[in-house]
Amino acid sequence: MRTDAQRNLARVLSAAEEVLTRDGLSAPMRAIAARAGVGVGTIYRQFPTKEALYQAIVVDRQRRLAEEARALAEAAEPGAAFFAFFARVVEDATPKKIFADALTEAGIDVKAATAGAHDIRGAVETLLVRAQQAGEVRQEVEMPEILALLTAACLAAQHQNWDEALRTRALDVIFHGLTPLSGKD
Amino acid sequence: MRTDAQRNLARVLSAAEEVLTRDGLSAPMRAIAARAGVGVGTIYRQFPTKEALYQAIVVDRQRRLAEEARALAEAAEPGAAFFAFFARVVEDATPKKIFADALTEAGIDVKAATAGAHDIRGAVETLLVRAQQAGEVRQEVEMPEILALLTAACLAAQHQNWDEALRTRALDVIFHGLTPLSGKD
DNA sequence: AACGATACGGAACGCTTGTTCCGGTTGTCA
DNA sequence: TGACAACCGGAACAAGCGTTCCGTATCGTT
Repeated sequence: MRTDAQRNLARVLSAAEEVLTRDGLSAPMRAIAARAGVGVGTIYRQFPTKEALYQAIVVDRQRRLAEEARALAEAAEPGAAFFAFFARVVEDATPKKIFADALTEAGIDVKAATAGAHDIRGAVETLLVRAQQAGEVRQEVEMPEILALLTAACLAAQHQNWDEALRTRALDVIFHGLTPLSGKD
Repeated sequence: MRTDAQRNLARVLSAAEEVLTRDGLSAPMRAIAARAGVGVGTIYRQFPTKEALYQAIVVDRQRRLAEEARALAEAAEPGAAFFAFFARVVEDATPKKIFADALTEAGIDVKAATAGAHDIRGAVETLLVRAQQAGEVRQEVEMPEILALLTAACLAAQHQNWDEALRTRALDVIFHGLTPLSGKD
């Protein structure tokens, strides 16, 4: 691989993350190319289609969040780690139009692309099981509704641009709903 | 107004509700016209723009839901009425791509168009206040997070096509989070 | 029945998009 | 340094969209 090709690949990835994150999936390829300072042809040499480029961005973000989940699992107590990661995902999704779009339009493709150990789903499940074993999340709660609520919060946070105060208030309700009656409040 | 014009207006509204509801805002005008059995020009004689047509659909839906809220307020106890209406809105939004889009892309315009007494926001607020006065919803909960959670549930329910079981499980968590600690469970 | 006003249909326009393609440029290695 | 392969930029293509426009058909009235 020629050195200028490497440099352009890095520029494209950086520009794509910035533009897609801000404007969502509907951002034109031309806008990404312009931000990267390259022609559209240069993007298409590395990524066969727009969706491939966007998947690269989404997969990378999932990988980073999964790493954060592992760090939290070691650094915090079970209940705190679970709730902190839940809030972290929502916070991360709030200003990023692309991830709401990802949950929306290409959910299946993304899941297929992230079938490895790097997905958010696995990270959440690990933290959930630990928190339930510690008695800090209600036993009868299961993964489907956790993912449903997490998706819901991410979508609404992005679409309505939740500020920190609103995010806190909304997540407080959800977390309260996940806490056993005997739990601290 | 000529009789054929009236008939075509009714056909257009019916087709628009069906197509927009199913395919969302991105449904082409040509598809609506075809479903109605008219030409696109006929739609544009009644609605100056695509957004005007779509607003007519959304406003009508809000009016119907607001009516349901009033009926619930009279027929059910405060707490039950509030939770039932919350669930009803989510259920109604689940199969309707357009209403998630409405919350998403044109939220401001829709709010401006429904500034009257027919909006969902007012209906929710009325039911919330009654439920809190009856001690069936936590006092410290306020409208912003209620609307945030309602939006979140509607968006995710539509995007992920929640079935009834998942809707029940997810809303159970939220409702549990809204219920006072001393409340029944 | 006939005529004017009204409404209809759908081709055409202008715009934006993803993607392709090729003449020209740049990096690499003998 | 020179030559070849790899790579680049951006014009061009095809498809889809909202919207406009006008010749034609239909309705209501006399």
